[in-house]
Amino acid sequence: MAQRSSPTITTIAEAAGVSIASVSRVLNGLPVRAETERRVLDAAGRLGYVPNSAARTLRSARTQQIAFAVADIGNPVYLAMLREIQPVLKEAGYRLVLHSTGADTAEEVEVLRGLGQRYADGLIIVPIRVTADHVAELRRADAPVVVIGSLPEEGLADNVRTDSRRGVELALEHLTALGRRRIGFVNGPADTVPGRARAEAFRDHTARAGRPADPALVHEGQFDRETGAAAVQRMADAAEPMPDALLCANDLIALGALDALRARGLAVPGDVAVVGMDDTDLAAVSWPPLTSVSLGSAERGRRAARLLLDRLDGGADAADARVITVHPRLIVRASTGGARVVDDGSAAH
Amino acid sequence: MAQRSSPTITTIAEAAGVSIASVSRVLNGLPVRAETERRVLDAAGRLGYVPNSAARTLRSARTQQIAFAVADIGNPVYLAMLREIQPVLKEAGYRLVLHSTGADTAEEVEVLRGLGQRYADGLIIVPIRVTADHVAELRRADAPVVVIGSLPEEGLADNVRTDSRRGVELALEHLTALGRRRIGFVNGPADTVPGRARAEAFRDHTARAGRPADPALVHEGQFDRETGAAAVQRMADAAEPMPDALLCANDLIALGALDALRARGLAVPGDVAVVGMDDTDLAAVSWPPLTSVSLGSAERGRRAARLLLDRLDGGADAADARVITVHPRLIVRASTGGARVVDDGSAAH
DNA sequence: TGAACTTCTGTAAACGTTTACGGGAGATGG
DNA sequence: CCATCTCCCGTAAACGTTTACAGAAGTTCA
Repeated sequence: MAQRSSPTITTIAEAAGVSIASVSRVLNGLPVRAETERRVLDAAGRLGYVPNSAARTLRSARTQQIAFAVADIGNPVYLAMLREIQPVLKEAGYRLVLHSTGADTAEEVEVLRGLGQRYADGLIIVPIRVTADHVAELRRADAPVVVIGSLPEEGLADNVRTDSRRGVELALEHLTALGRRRIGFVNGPADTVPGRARAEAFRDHTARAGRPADPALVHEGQFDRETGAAAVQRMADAAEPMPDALLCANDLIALGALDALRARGLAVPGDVAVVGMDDTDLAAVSWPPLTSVSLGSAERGRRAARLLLDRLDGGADAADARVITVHPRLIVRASTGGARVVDDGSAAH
Repeated sequence: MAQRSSPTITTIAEAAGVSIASVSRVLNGLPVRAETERRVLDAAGRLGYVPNSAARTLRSARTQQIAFAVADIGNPVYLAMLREIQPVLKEAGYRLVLHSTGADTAEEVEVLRGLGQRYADGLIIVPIRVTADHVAELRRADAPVVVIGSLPEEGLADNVRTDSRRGVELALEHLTALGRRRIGFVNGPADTVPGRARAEAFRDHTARAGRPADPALVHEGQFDRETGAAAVQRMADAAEPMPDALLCANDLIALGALDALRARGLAVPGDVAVVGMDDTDLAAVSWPPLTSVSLGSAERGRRAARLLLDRLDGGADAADARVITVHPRLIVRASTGGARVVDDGSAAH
């Protein structure tokens, strides 16, 4: 363990009998005499030289790191994004710095501000809410930022979004086509980006269908299993009849609902059809397998990574922020009936 | 976007009318005159100063980053570790650099070697195999390393392991106690660290019980669902009777087995009891809920993080590598019968 | 009053790279 | 044979910090 301090470019230069400039040139593939190259590579190999990234960064202002910030990396949606982002970045020679901020909005803003430390060349962030502070920090950001999720203003940052309204519609159309008429809706917090979008879409769609949402059929909680169970509990205990279908704002909620329905002896999809959202791995594993609206998490992750790399390569024209929209698809499984894929009709790219 | 270059310590010094040394002192909480402190903080606030981490690192040789390397961050086991590691590191003021190496052993070694770049103050790694190259790199590592999983030699590195042999025993004892006699075993690759341990434990235990493992009852594949399904397929198609219990080397395999059993009309646990390993989130979600051997992934992650932080604080006595063993527990769910927890009898801490 | 301390501050070096600049040596051409 | 051009290479500066060292100013005490 008593390692003698590791070799620097100076050590190599001495060992090879050349100047540090030559060493640097060889190491960076700049043109040098063959003999010089040989000597340097030889010395470097012999001494086990590895370049110091801090020095490199300080001089060149490139960290070869990209940060990815989400509320909770345990959430399968964010995990799906990460799984796509990681290989893309690695391929391009970047390390991945992961921030799991928790539900705390202030921490997200802190991550944005942290870019000022210049520990990363860029950031991909999935904000749970977008506050005025977010907007302010996005404007002054010290490095390119790609936001996954909707933004309140145009031109703030490169942006990969999904049409979650359309996702809700896909689910509702599917349930309606199956003959379900009393459709319940279990949402997460309505003051979050995804929560609000889903709530509005549900309201609009039911209104448009001439059946304004019965408040007894709408439940708001968190994006977790307990909320799904609690919603079923409440609806089953109510005076009104049980809904014949439940649209859940994510798969976790849907799984909680499945459990509670089973506990009450209600058949799925016989008595109640259940639809989740996000189409996480859990959907395929649950019993019955869960029909779910895919919001293209993996694709959004991949697109975001590419967008950022593009920006870093200077490929993007300066000022104008780019927006990519990923289209939702409905993955039909046993929790509503048959098994087929219904997409939204528009091209997926 | 056309940001003027961000303020440095020099900018602040000029604005505050003091020297850069004083600025640095204020920023690092060293003693200065109150008036000086006021001026510096004022200027820093006004100009939005943020310290540059590369410069800081170059000078102080501390990156405030810790790397975590696993084969596949999509694997729930590694994810469970990450979820515990992340907050511990954040709390201590470290960023987390994530490496997902893929099944490739060479890439793991590359990560170890990469420490020479000094982009991280330490590394937590979960090797899928431990080769001679691993050992060599561990010896010469440029920063403290904590290995999660068993090591072939003592004293190589701080090490958090689990007693997976004991885990296999817990499962087998449980099944035996339930009256199961023909117990099948579905493993992942036997040349991996976890695969080998499980295989040996199964062999030893059945031998000790006087019922040496029937090769027809042992299946080796990958650590995935397909392998579970394939194993059931093969055993059901064989001339011999179907086993009355299946021990699967991880939860994914078990889920695949559950699917295949259901497809063949075999009841779980009626006809076949199924046990998984790792006790991931999936175990609780599946149907029927899966009895699983918890190998304490979360705890191993947490312990590893603390061990590393300890080492970085110089709290650890130089040379001697420390070993922590986390004890397995059996989480009984419906896939084998009742619902209770059986642990291995020794203290969990 | 001046020596000896304290307390605070500034100057400058150092961390390990990359790169602008200029010089030396050999080749080419008039 | 000297001017010019090319090709390599070395010197030195710069990136933005932290910190050793020493000096300035004020305090204490004989």
